[in-house]
Amino acid sequence: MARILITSAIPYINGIKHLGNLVGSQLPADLFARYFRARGHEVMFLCATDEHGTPAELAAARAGKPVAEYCAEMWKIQDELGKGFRLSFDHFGRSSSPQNHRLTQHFAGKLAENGLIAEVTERQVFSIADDRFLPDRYIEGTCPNCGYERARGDQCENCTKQLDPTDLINPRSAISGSTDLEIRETKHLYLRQSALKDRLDAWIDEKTDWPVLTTSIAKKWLHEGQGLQDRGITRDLSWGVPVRKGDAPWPGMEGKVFYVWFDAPIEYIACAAEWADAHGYPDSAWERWWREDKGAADVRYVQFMGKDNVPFHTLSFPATIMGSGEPWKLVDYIKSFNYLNYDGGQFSTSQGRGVFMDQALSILPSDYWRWWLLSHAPENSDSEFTWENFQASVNKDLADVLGNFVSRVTKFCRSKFGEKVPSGGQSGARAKALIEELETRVRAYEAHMEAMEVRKAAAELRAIWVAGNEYLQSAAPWAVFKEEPDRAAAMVRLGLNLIRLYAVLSEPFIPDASAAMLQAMGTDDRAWPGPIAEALSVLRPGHAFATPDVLFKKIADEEREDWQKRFAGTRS
RNA sequence: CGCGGGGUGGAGCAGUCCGGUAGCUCGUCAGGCUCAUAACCUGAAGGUCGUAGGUUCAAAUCCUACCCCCGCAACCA
Repeated sequence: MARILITSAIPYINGIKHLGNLVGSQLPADLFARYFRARGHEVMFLCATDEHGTPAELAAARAGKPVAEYCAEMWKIQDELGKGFRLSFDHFGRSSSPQNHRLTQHFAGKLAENGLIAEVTERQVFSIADDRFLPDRYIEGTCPNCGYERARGDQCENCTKQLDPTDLINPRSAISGSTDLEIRETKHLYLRQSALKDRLDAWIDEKTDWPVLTTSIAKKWLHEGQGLQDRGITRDLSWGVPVRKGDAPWPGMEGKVFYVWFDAPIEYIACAAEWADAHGYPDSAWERWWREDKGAADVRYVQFMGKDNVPFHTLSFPATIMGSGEPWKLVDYIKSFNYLNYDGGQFSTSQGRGVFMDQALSILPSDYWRWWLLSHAPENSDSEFTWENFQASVNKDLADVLGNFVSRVTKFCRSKFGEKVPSGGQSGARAKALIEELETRVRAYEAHMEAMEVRKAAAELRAIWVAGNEYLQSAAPWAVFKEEPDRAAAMVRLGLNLIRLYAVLSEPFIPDASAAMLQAMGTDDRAWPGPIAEALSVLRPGHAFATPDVLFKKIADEEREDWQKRFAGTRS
């Protein structure tokens, strides 16, 4: 039995996440958390909301609420949606937690002790009307290059030219529209990532088993231009972790907070502390997951994220940990994902384009989404959600192949033998062939899961379902029954046991359907299969079962067309 | 020459590292079965693997050049 620590990239607090966000981190992380638990490993699966930063402050202001209150409400919504999608976090934390405040300040203190923090005075744009410094992208003006009037301080969307805020003609605040801007001096802390470049480089070089997407992005940042740059880790904001040097104040940094990208990854650790506190466990309970000197040496740590998050997880966060000089657990494997597009364009939170988590659950149960998203996960390249594809895949895979299998077995048994596992007969050559096939396929499925190949695992699982239909078709118990009811009984007994086996194997992908199948079979035995022949004799003759309702209802054309229209525009 | 990913039958993908008769799912067509959610099973048609060169007995796979699509480009998270 191994110990596996799994973290999903933590979603930003602002608003409800769309399916693209879900498939890029939380959902695949959940798939493997469930799988490794089912295999008997000890799993710690953590996620949280990322709450600090300018967007949260602005959204709270728009909602007319104090930012802390706004975040607490949004956290509750995200927590419930996570439960709706059956995301099996051991703890869903908050980066604004006191635990994270303490740890973030602790890391900053250690980094300072080790000479890895630089204090830099810089000049930034301050908006007097908004009473805040403006990040580059919150400054708008006319592009000096193409004349586009809504160019942002970091880049012109129209001509893609990269800009400096001072390049803009008629600059104004994107928040209030005010042109009452001035340049002010402000002091900030920089993490001296450049000093850790060689260690990071050597560390990344060890990771030969990581996906190309992950290492190529990391290496690009390490080697491009002048190499890894130092990074500002503080901001002039009020909502965040106050800048302190461990327990001590940080002279000259009063009133400033740490930048979200410094404190957000530390929340992975703090989240474990929140988990321990919530359960009344001592610190040792979470430290054994995170401190190599306190029992975490044998932990395998896996992170899941979209490709946009890779630099922070391959470089910034490891730099924080290495730079602390303390034996915190470094990530062992990073699984990163490309983007899921929506009907010919990108999902967009800011434009409300696509299907959002709450909307998805309002029209279909979570298993439908889980299955489609995971079996189409954007592992090697960006992939695309279309309603036609979604309808076709879900109807075929879930309703026709799996759901109908459960239906035909249970209904046939009920009509010929009643609702208990029939006795008598012996399994024949076809059953033997099926068991051999499943032996191979189940081991292949396990191999894909161990390798974290999501789509290949899904394809193998589907093939396992199909094998059941093939068996029934060739064995044809409905024909055999007329002359040799005992032989038919053996076939049906195998079929019922297949349902239980499918429930166990499918649980990581479609937990609700899995539970429904087990309940229908009247069993709690969800032991992962060893030898297939044994796994297919768990339900003994005489064992009672229930014929379940339709496991997966099909999506009708009218429904699809209706949703297609409803989600064509932007979210109000 | 900014960096990275991708371009394989109508659609979505695997195969490319370690060259050797082009594979999977859906769709289409035909057949079978009738236990089942008009479901299931079998078979067939359909691709000169982005383009042009090169290496080789042999290239989707290696090399060179080019074209197209997507993402990223570090104080937005």
